[in-house]
Amino acid sequence: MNSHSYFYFGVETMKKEKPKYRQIIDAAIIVIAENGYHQSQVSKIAKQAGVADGTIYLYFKNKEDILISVFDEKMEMFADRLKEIIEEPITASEKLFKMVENHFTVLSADRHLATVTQLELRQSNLALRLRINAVLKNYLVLLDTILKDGIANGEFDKDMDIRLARQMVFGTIDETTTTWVMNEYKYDLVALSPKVHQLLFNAIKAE
Amino acid sequence: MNSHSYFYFGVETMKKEKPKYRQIIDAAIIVIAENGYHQSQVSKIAKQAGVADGTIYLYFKNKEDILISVFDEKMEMFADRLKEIIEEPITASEKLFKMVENHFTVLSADRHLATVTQLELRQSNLALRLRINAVLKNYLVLLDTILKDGIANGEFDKDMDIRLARQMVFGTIDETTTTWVMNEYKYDLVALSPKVHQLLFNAIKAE
DNA sequence: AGAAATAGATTGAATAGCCATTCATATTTT
DNA sequence: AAAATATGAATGGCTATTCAATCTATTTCT
Repeated sequence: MNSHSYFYFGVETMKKEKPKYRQIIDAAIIVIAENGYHQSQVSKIAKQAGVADGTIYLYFKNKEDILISVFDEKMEMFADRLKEIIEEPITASEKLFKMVENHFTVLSADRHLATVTQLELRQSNLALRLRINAVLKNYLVLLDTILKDGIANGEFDKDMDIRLARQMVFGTIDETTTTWVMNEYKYDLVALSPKVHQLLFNAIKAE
Repeated sequence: MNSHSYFYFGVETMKKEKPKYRQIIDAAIIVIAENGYHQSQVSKIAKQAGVADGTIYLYFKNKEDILISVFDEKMEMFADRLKEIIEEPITASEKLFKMVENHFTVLSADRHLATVTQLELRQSNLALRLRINAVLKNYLVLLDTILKDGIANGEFDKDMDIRLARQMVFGTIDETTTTWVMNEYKYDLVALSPKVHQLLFNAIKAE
């Protein structure tokens, strides 16, 4: 924070709009995906981004702040798309399908990102993971909305426990994706969407 | 065990039976659960175990070796119990229920262990995670056995994808447990077993 | 316009803190 | 008294972060 900050609000936002902010985040994803979390020194990220080590600290408070920002920036994508899906005039079951498919599609399209979110970012410290959880929460709240809608219109079992159903849906999507990354993307993740949806829908559909 | 035997070769095993070996492992679980992975210096573990820093290195090759041993010692109990369950003359659905219940029961009974396995150990490096995966694999193979048995006797849907069903079951159990740990154990995890089983069984049961 | 001053951005070598591991020495057991 | 165990201060490697110096863009002055 510089000495002129008395006169500004939204300094963070300003920084986020400068090209170097994204440049560093994109570099971090590549470096972490290729070298692993523990071999991703700040100097390596700086080199990949084409800036000096010190420049990193003009845009991020510290190393952890880079990682939180990676998650913030990319998770927004999932939540935004999910919001659109929820608005569509389709059944709750179809919304659930589209949610699974979107999740798989986004990560299939960016394997670096998939590796970072499923494997590397998870070896960060607890504080960072709690922060990541806060970001995830937005996503999960939207999932709850789909589940509640489905109950309201009789598609889903009215007696199901929404919290557990949410954990099942998210746990299944997450485990499926992680397994795909660990198997080095050697099969088509998006193609699994119908079967995954079928399992999840069976679990919660009304009798 | 007797160090004078000319015929004994298992040096590792000998160390594992000395009291200090377990003492150090138990200390590691406590220290990691209470301080977090990154704040668990060897010196802290030594202090908790009541030994000198250097003593650690008489029983473990290095710090990572302590963590691998924690996992080896404590996680094999899941697979062992699951093997017993599979032998029992009960339905596949009941086996699935007992698997969920056993998982929740073991971790509920030792919150330090739950914290370490669900949160802290996941921030380890690649070598350790590969090792953890090898242990987990045994567990998942046994889960596959339950699923195959259930298909064979007509309880489970014969068209289900076993690999996906396995990922759903494990993903759900894991996510449920992690959420419970992150919520600081403030509800009864074991009590959720019937509902979790119901969701999973719905997903895979024969029509 | 061109020069000069000011503010803003970037650099990267130096620093400073951290901590796993070692090993000479001491203690305990056989 | 020899062997086996245990000790813990010292070492050495590592890297996130800092900051004085430099470069660039913008504004003010003549």
